[in-house]
Amino acid sequence: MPTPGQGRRYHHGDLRAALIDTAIELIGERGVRNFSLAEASRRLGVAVSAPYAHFADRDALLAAVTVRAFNAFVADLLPGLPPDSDPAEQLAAMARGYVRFAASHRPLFEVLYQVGLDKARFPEIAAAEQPLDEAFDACVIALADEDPALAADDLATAVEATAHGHAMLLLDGDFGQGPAAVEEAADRAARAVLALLLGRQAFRKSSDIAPQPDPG
Amino acid sequence: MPTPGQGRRYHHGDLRAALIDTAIELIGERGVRNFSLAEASRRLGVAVSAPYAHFADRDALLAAVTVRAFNAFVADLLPGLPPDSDPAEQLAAMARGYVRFAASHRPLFEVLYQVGLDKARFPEIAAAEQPLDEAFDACVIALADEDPALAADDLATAVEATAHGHAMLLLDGDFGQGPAAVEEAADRAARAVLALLLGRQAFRKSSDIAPQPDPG
DNA sequence: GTCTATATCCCGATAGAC
DNA sequence: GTCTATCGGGATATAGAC
Repeated sequence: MPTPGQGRRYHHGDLRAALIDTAIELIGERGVRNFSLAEASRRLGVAVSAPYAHFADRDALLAAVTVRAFNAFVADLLPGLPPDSDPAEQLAAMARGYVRFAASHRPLFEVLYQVGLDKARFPEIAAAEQPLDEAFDACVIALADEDPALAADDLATAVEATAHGHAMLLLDGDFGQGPAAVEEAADRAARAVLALLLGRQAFRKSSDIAPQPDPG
Repeated sequence: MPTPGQGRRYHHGDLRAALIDTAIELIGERGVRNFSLAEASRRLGVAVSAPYAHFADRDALLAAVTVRAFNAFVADLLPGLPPDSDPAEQLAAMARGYVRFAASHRPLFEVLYQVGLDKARFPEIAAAEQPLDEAFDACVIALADEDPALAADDLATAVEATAHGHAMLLLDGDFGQGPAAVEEAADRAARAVLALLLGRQAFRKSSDIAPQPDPG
């Protein structure tokens, strides 16, 4: 008897969902890279072989966690957007929400961008990611409608990269710790997006801004 | 007999340096996450206990790799900057170099931003990072001299976040694979930095765009 | 669908000889 | 500074019973 009902009581009903929950817990406590199927089983009080009835292997469980993470990200980010505001404000709000999500759901965010699963093996991950990219694209396309020479794709990526970069630097500790650091990072990301949009002529198609030399 | 002299010659002279080299090799092949001291020893044809004569533990070796990675980053990035050009061009060139380094030295870049060592235990890491931050700061301060109301710190962080974000999205596959993807990402990062600088009034102190009290 | 049991393998770290 | 040997632990995955 491997100490059943150890710190946690055991399940009955939906081991699959319980495994996903527990995986998120463990990732929060010990990081993605130290997550193990065996420990998740132990915590749930089931045999280490039980997960294999629901997931082909460790990566398959992590893929399910990734899908849930994207769903949570979308559900967290999109409803908070200021309705009927101009696209620039919406993009700034998305950047702010992006950074906040990275902090408030750190384990999920780590799964999204650190786990490095084989995307060819798990196409459901790309599908779950799609609504997020579409939301960025929609705002930028709204801008491009007012400004047809804008290279919308490039700008959308730049906005996402800006939000992502601030989120990573925050999680890396560059803004300090605690709620104040989160808001500081979120504010700066939002302002960086506004600056990016103010200077968006750098993203015009057929720009006459000279390409930069290759420093070799 | 653990198959000595296996696939690789063995050292003599500088096991410490050889371990760092081999660690970088292994990280490139299998990711930081799956790197092990034991495998590095095996590859060098030394006993698994040999590394402990040079490093207190696994993290200490990874810390040495991190220091080398920062040194390589600085050595790669700074000499290529266009001399005597205006700060905006320099920052765009830094962003371009940042993205290129992430691609051309992927294992080192992964060590820098994924390994998550205890920075309090290894203060030499912060010291090795310093020249990089200083280079960003110097460019932004040059801009702020022309424009004293600029919130230089915030802008420096935003530039770094922009470069970092593009690098991460590139490594995540969002720009596709191959050298063309690298240049595409580098170009976009450079243009995003230029856009950021063009719109930098969003980073002015006492700005009425953002209701953010001035920290300094 | 879950359990018991087991096979196989790898890892970090230490002790003591040379 | 390196080797031999070993301790103690943990992981993934499979086989077969219920």
